[in-house]
Amino acid sequence: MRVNREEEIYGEGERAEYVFKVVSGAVRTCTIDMEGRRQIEGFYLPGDIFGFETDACHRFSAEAMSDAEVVALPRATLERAAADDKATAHALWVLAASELRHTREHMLVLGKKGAAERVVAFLLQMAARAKTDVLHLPMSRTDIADYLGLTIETVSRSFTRLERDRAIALDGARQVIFKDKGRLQALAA
Amino acid sequence: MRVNREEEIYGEGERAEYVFKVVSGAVRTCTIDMEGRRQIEGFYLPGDIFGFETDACHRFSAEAMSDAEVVALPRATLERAAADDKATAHALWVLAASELRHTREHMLVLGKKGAAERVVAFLLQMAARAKTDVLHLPMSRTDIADYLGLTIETVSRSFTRLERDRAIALDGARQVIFKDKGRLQALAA
DNA sequence: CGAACGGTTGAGGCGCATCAACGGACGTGG
DNA sequence: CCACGTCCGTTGATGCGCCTCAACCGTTCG
Repeated sequence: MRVNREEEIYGEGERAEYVFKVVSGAVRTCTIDMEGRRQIEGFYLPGDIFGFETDACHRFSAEAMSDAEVVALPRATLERAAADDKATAHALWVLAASELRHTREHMLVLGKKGAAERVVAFLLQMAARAKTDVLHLPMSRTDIADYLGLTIETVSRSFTRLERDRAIALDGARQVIFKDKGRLQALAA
Repeated sequence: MRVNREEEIYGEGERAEYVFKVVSGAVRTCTIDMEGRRQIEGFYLPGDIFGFETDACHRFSAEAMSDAEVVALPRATLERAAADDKATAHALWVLAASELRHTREHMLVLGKKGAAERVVAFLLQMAARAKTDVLHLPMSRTDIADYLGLTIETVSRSFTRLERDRAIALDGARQVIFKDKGRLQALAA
């Protein structure tokens, strides 16, 4: 299944009939509250699974941040397989566990008071996935801001300050080179 | 098992060998980050289950907010039961689902910008448990502040303002009477 | 009675949101 | 090819909201 940039994969409130896996590209899940503010729940890269819900309906919508390929697995099939096969059931369990872990970590990040702390936490989170010191960000500043509960201006200023302090280097807006992870860890607080 | 007020039930990082259920009293789970700031993950009232982890170790510590009785169930027993019995496995699944749901809602609350919005969200959360319009808060202002990522002063001021606006009434610091839930819903934004 | 604790209220400062302007990258059409 | 628009990101100026520090009050306990 192919989706274009900014295209919606599923909407908030729709019945959760499929679980998705990212093959290429990048996906975000988010929700809009009544004042129109957007909270991004997570970013999904190739290999990641999203749309996995414990309820009948999706609580977040999913959109492609770039042109992307995803595979859709019918939820009913999964549940049937889990009922028969212990290994599949265990895999589902592990998946739910990692969702919970991620959400809890995200909660802790949002509990942080300083903007710098949040941005650094985000960067370290992303760095943990890519093993290298050069990191390509598939998401816009707006996405990062809505993920961290900040504004694009504050995110941007945090990046420039980190660069000035020689903790990172920027090659364009979306290429981050880690220069001093130790300092970042310290700033994460 | 009986625990006294402010007594620790288990600590962050300890091996998660038991799952607990509140019989009487109230319990909080929380974590301390490196700057010494405390983030409360959740409040647990009679009937609630806590200490249920997907990992081997507890990621939060648990403390009694009042004198309390809890029952401890060995995790190994639960897992054995779940392997044999479909119904138990399903119950565990539902439990994990509700943890995830709660954490996600908490995340959304922490994503809110205004202090009033957060406090109202907290109050409505608590009100949803007690069916009545009179609510006894088992936790201190400090606990509420650390749950919402605010300071005790800001929480206190928010309460006072809500009372002045006739949305709630206060009978002492820990007794809240809901006067105008409609207005609260509106403020939740 | 004094000390300790929890909660409320007040005064002031800092940090982030807001509003605004600018610059570069990209695409389109003349 | 260049003029034009749009989008994204950065930077600057300003204001408001929450944190901080501080004083005060009521309750509980030694």
